[in-house]
Amino acid sequence: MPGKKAATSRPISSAVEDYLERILDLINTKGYARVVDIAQSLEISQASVTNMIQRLDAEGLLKYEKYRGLVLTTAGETLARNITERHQLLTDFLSLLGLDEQVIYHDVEGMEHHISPSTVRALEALTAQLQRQPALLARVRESNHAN
Amino acid sequence: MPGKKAATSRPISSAVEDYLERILDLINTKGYARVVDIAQSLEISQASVTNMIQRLDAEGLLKYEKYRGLVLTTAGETLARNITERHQLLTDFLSLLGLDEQVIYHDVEGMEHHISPSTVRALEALTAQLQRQPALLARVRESNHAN
DNA sequence: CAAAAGAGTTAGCCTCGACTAACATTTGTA
DNA sequence: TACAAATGTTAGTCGAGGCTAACTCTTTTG
Repeated sequence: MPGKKAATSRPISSAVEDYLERILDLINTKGYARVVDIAQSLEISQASVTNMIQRLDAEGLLKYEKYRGLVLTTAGETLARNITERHQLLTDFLSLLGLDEQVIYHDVEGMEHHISPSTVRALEALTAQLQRQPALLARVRESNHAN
Repeated sequence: MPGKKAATSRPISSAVEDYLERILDLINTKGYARVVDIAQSLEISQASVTNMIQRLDAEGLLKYEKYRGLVLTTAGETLARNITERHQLLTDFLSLLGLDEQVIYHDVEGMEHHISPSTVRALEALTAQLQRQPALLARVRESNHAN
């Protein structure tokens, strides 16, 4: 493929994962992801978003045409789905423990970038098992009353 | 207390937590924490360590005398113990799930900075409950064989 | 006890990922 | 259709937290 620049990309950072996650979510819910939407969603400036989007384009994670819009590439969508999966899993797991919604959101937002594939699988299995143990879960939630 | 400068400190970053955690660990195991030891432990340069230590001193988290050595202040030690507790808890929890040691280390190192007090408490309770459920744990570990 | 080795420090630089201000383009509406 | 509003882009800056090179101080050792 002669036209493709390799673009020696840096390792995927937490920031990149955050962008991809929001972009996928916007596309899923609104059908598209504009710079202004991404900026609002991440609570950062539009300029920062433009900047990052150009970088993600250079790294082959999305296709971007100035003033026109963006689409995730296969690589970008795969990453986006992956981080979304981690986010959902952690949210489900912490919810099971009876934690406050705000706390869950905060902690998941931080932790989701640092959880390995095998840990994801283990937590999935644990979550599935715990769902069958209401008595155990009740005891866990009990001990956390003061929240 | 007239001699104390407030030093309008920034919020505690992951980097600061990492430094404090290592410093406390070095003090506990070797009795002291030199610049060179901290640098080796964190795998960063001595210059970076000197720099950060001066900042932690300015922020009142430790007492530092150039060329002489450092001691954690009460505030610094409290933070150090706190992050250490989170580290230990996450390690215990993930160990229970039968994950590989290296994966545990990696994930804990990332996640420990993002876990709220109430999540700590919930995970403590969960860990305690799980220890009484060998059959459940066996099923979780089973599903993760390929690791 | 001098000098080499080791430890610590300073100065200057770099990247990442934010920001604002100013400017460009596109879109919506009178 | 013209122009105002909305959206997008560029240029320049900043702070966090790394780095190396060069220097200083302390400790060890012949």
